[in-house]
Amino acid sequence: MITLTEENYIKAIYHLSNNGTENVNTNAIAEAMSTKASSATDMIKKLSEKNYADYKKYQGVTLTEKGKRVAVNIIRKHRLWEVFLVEKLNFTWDEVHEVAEHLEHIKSDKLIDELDAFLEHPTHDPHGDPIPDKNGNFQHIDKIVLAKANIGVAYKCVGVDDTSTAFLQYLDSNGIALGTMITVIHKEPYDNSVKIQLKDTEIVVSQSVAKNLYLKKV
Amino acid sequence: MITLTEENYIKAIYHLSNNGTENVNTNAIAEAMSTKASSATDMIKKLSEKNYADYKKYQGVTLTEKGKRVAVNIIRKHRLWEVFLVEKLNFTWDEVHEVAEHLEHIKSDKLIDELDAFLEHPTHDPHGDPIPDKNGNFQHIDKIVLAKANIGVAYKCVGVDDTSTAFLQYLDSNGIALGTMITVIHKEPYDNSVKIQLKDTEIVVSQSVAKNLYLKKV
DNA sequence: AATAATTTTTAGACTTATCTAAATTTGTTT
DNA sequence: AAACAAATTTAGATAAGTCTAAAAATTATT
Repeated sequence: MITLTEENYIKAIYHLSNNGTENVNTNAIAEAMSTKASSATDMIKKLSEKNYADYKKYQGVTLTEKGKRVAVNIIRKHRLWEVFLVEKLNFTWDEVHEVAEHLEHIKSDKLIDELDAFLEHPTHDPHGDPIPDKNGNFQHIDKIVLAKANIGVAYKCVGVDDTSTAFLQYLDSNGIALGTMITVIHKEPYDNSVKIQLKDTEIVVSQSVAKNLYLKKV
Repeated sequence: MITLTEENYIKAIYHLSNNGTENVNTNAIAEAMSTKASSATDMIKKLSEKNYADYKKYQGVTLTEKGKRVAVNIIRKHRLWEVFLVEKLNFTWDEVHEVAEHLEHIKSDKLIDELDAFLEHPTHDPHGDPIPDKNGNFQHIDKIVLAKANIGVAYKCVGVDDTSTAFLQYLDSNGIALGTMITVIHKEPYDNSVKIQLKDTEIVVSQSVAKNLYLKKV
């Protein structure tokens, strides 16, 4: 049986490893889990013993195929619940994350399959992130970050990297949501801020905003 | 912070104490929780320290008002999720219990209030049990057990006491569901079995069935 | 009312996930 | 390549919830 804590570590490793592709440091895991490196080491050993991860002392970890399957399944559940919360229960996109963190650990294949069908098999969550299907396959999305967008080209907002309440509320209050049309007017080299054209207004966003907003050419 | 285990003990005590009214033995709690009496004692002490229960050594426990509030809130969540699973996700009434056991522990007032509204404020769960409202008030239901029903009177099935898969599937296969009309034809004193009239058929049910099926006069 | 049986509690131990502090390995400088 | 710094691991401790075995209290029986 897999524990809740093991699931959370696996999920953290998956995200830190760039979807299971790169090696991850002990310290990075400890920070992501808000714990100490010694605790992370203990858990890494355990995940390795249970074949969720490959690990050599002092060399960092990677997830095994088994570990990746666990991670993708949790992500699927998390994102489906987020869609449910926003579409059926009137949550806003900045409110869903915390509750979904708990719902994602409920174990029932029937529950998640039926939820998927009830929501009509959504492909993306409220933050624009793709929802893996039952077999763990993601629908690829060719998104770029606002900071790298070209001047004068029309883009559509398709996602965010930072799902913190503060960031999402900032976007809301500036009239940016998934689907919003954005054109870059000017990039300021001095502080890497970006002036963008929205429907009726022009606004300037800082570098940290520009690095966390995903766009797609239209 | 209340732990998952504490919540489950409180719920067990609530049920064993006949909705918080009677004193409960250590052994009964241990059995309900599938654990040993020594473990139950430890937890009872802890619940008492945290003011969820009143406890005197060797004298059993009762829930405090605080403890009852916790219990009723969990029951509310459990039953609302059961309605959701049956009405929206195509679960049958014998499949819901296990999943609801997990969902009931998700902590979010907004989640449960919105779920309640989404389901249009249901008053009873799929087994006929009343759902407490936000303030913890139950809608009283004047149900009697089949074993005590009178011969010749028309009743409607309004609930079950035993929610095990075996019992619910037995009812299904004999054409009994919530709302089914039932009239008692004969009570057999020898084994306390009961012959009942359904819509088109007559069947004989054993004492254990008759003691677990709730009816209401119509 | 004394003894037996049952119930309940205590004492000490185990597991999981965590911590601090110390030891070890790796890497980076000079 | 020696020495320092940073990252990682080990060792030993703690808290929650559980267990077994033994002790204590309550209840039942003769």
